[in-house]
Amino acid sequence: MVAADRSESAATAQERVRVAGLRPTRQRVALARLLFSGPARHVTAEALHGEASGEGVRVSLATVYNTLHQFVRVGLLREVMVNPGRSYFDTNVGAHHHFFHETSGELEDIDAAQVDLSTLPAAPAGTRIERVDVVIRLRDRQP
Amino acid sequence: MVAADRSESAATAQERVRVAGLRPTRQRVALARLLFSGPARHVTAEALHGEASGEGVRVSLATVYNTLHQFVRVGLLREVMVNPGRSYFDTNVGAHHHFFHETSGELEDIDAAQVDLSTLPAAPAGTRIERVDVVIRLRDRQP
DNA sequence: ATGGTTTATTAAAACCATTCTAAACTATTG
DNA sequence: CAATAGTTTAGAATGGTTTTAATAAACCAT
Repeated sequence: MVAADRSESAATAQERVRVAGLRPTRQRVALARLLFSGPARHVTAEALHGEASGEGVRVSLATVYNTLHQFVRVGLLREVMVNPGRSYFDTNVGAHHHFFHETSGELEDIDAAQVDLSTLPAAPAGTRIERVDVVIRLRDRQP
Repeated sequence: MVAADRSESAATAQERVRVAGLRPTRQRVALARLLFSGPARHVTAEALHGEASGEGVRVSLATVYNTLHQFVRVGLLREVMVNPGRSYFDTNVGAHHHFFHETSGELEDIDAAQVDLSTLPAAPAGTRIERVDVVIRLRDRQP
């Protein structure tokens, strides 16, 4: 039932926001529902704002940016930088990597198990490794 | 001798630009000299423009951007994206990776041999792998 | 519930790196 | 040396993102 699924995931979204330590405001819950009710995705602020507007959710672009960054801060999202001047937000926060289709600008997940990162240099003195990002940049093959 | 080194590398810079298939204009040669006479470096457009101005080389910022992108196109430079809203240009175009110090915003090279990339997924159908970028993000270790 | 306090949202303006424009200039070619 | 094709430039424009200052919503102790 579509209506039931929607309300269910709205409740889940609210829970998710609260558990993350953020006030479950109308906007945050709505954005969380858009982001997390479905398979993992890569979204830009602009795109998410458009999606929200399209569903009748009234939210300003500034709030979308605030919310996305807050979600990153509390670990609900991950920010991926592959393109100058535009950030992607990834709902998959587990260990994984990315294909980046340079022609289309699309991102595609790569499971962590598919990349062997056992051979890495040690972190420089005084630092710790926060994360290892592997981006495989793709071009369309010329026939 | 400093003066000799300077004029030598100006000649080298001119040669480098011409060999790459670009007209050795005053600006391009000056920027090539700044970029390539010394150890490998990571530079932003703004920083390079400042450096040029500081040495009395008159170049507009637009030309710095144009030149950097042309140098990337002909393989003299590589563009590295780790920070939203700011591009770094890397004079090291060989196979290598990066440490990114998130606190300071600095990049540090990692030799390709220090990262094992033998286990990678195959490129999706219709695409070829253009490049594999590994970025190790670092935070200062809390004592 | 109520009132008071804190935190969030908003529209609008500001920001800042980058790109565009159209005119002036410069390296190359004939 | 003149023609022409490519380059540089200042300044304006762009576009994604952040800030501002005012309004509104959520929280908390009563």
